[in-house]
Amino acid sequence: MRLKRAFFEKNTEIVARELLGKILANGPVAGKIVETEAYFGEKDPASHASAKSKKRSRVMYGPPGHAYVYFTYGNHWMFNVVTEQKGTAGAVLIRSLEPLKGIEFMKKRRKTSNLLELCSGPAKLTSALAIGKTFNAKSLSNGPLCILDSKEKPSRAKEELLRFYIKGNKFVSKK
DNA sequence: GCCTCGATTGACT
DNA sequence: GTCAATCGAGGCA
Repeated sequence: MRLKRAFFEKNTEIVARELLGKILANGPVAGKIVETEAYFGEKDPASHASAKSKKRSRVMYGPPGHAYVYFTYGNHWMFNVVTEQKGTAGAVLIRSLEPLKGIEFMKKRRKTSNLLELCSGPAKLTSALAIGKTFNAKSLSNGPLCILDSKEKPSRAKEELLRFYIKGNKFVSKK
């Protein structure tokens, strides 16, 4: 079941925690979210929204439940989910996934057969799921890209600053 | 226009 | 452990 807008229209930190265990899917390719990181607006120096940027962080101020895809370091994409209500900046960075569906597709795109290397990093998972600039500012409520609910409860989530991950999951990115 | 740097990765020593 | 790859946004002129 696809997550509704109300799920994202909450405090960024809460959404980041609750996203753990959910399924990120792009068409036939999907993975379980095992690591997230919260980014706020003006208060967070690490967030793009704290800088006086317009174009780049525009999506973060928009309605929740939309994708915020950011390009950096010349060849890397980051996938975020916009949170908070419209007008308030907030986003959750998806840092790593556990491959579930379309694994062969991922291997082909990532050019590796190592399961642990497919989605264990923010830029790796976008490559594995074929997420690019075309998904920026796109809604997760319709279209191929979406986040699915799961029965799993994020009770084992561990918090480290604004980063959340499922304790003991091997697909969590290191560092 | 020109310059700098980034929510990273992977190849190499 | 170190470092290059590589491009668009943002700052400055």
